Amino acid sequence: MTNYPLRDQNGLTEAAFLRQYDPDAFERLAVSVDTVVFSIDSRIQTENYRKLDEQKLTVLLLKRNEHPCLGKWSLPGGFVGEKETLDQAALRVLRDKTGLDDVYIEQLYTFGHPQRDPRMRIISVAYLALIDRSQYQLKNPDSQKITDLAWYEIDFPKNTPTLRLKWEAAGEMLEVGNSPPPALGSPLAFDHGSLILEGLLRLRNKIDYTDIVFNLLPGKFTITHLQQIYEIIGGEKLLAPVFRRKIARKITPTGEYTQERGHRPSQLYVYKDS
Amino acid sequence: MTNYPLRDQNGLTEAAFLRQYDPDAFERLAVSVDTVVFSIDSRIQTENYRKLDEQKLTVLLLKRNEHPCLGKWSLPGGFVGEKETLDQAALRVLRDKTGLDDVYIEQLYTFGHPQRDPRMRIISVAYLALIDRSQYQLKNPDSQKITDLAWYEIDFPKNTPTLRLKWEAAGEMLEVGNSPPPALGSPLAFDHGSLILEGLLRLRNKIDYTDIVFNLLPGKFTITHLQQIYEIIGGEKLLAPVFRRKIARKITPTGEYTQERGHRPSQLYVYKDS
DNA sequence: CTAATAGTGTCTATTAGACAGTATGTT
DNA sequence: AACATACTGTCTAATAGACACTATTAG
Repeated sequence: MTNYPLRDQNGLTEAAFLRQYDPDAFERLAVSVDTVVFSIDSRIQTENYRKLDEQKLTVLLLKRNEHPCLGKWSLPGGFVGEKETLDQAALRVLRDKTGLDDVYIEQLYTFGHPQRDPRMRIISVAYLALIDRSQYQLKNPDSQKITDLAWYEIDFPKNTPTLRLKWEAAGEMLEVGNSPPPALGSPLAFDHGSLILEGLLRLRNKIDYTDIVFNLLPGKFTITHLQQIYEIIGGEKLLAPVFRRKIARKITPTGEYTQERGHRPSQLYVYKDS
Repeated sequence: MTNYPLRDQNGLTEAAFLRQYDPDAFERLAVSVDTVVFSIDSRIQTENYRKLDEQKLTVLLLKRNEHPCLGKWSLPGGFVGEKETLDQAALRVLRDKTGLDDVYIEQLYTFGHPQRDPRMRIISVAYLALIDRSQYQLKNPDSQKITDLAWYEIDFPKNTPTLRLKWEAAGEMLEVGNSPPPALGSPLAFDHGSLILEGLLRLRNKIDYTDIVFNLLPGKFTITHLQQIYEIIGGEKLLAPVFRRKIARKITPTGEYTQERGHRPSQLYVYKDS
């Protein structure tokens, strides 16, 4: 007697077992993807033509126009489709809700507190996305009002438990603490404050041993620009000579220079993938 | 007119919206947790009484006694319950399937390829667990046969894409490559080979900037023992003086020493949480 | 010339790598 | 005594931190 195909305690082969399997035997629940999109805002210094632009780390938020959490700011997110992987779902949702396409994403963490959504049990697979804002055009196909989509600037120095999100144009300000799950009652929808915090910590951690920062930058950039981005992500100032030594291995000079800045021109570099 | 409570386009308040919300509007799917449990096997050197025990990194596998993947080795896993968080689910499943209680776990990665399970769409939140084997007793409440549960020893040197799993007592050997998702057709059930690989990479990465290794160790240990564990996890040999310098800040000497080893006694240390 | 940034040089402090050498238990 | 491991000392190489100094531009 051969033991192939294998039969279980009920004498069923795998094919027979699958035919009688009832997917409704378990609790009803949904899986969504929510993406924390970071980008850099280079704001021009108007008071002094000599000074460099100030860099700000920003996160993309969407004002919810439906229940639950109607009117609150949330991360772009949606349900995982039947025939797509989680990565595909994250990219599709991002494209549909914000118009962003072909962006760098990585899986962040999965949030599954039973009370994190009032509708039903919704488990959210959070993603981190990094984009260079100058290369993308935001749109908002799901809604008419452009004010539904905003880049909130992030203030998150090292050794602080809370982070501040500011939307200057509208004078809005959200404060996110380190509240335990399900982390409701925050000014953000659902537990999205926790997702942003998790994204920031991931970015701060990975900036030192990976090259993901370059997803935030245009193709050509100056070393000082790069250093400023390291500083706002790390939440602390760095010494220029030390930074230049460390970063040298990751970049290649182009021979091109910045112009019309009221000070010595700065060479432009490109990312060296090696 | 006050705008509180908020009403959506249909004029519904959040409470009214939730009353009419239909959770069955979306695809049927399930969420499971699967845990990669690592421990260290200290095997006594019988040929030479002087030599130190050889350390092996091992992963806990369960032989599946039901469809699908009947007869294949799998990670301990199960479905997420209605009223529990993901962490709670991982701990409960581990207790039920293996008898391990009160262990260190952390979330690893979420696997969600549509074809990763033949029954239906099952999204698996993978966990990593680290235990000191000497403190726990394995049992197998779900099954009579003790051979359903085995510690497979791991061979995974640095710069290798594949890993080898060996169960010496039974002469069994599994090879896990770096196959793309859904990573079926492996000698392990479902895509569990990928989960183990992911767990190894996480452990190898985090050993350098966190203190999670100490979860694999008994309360008191020698520096050489600790070094051996760093070596098998990192997949490369280390220099003793360098290792001792670096590890010194994390441990405290006890004044106790090993005995009866045929060579100079070794001091026992404890983990210093600082 | 001045303000502001770009970029280099260099001294010192710290850490990593390599290896020799000493210490100490059991058989 | 011999073996095997425990543990320390030290030289050198590499890296990090700190800061001074020079270079260059627009106005």
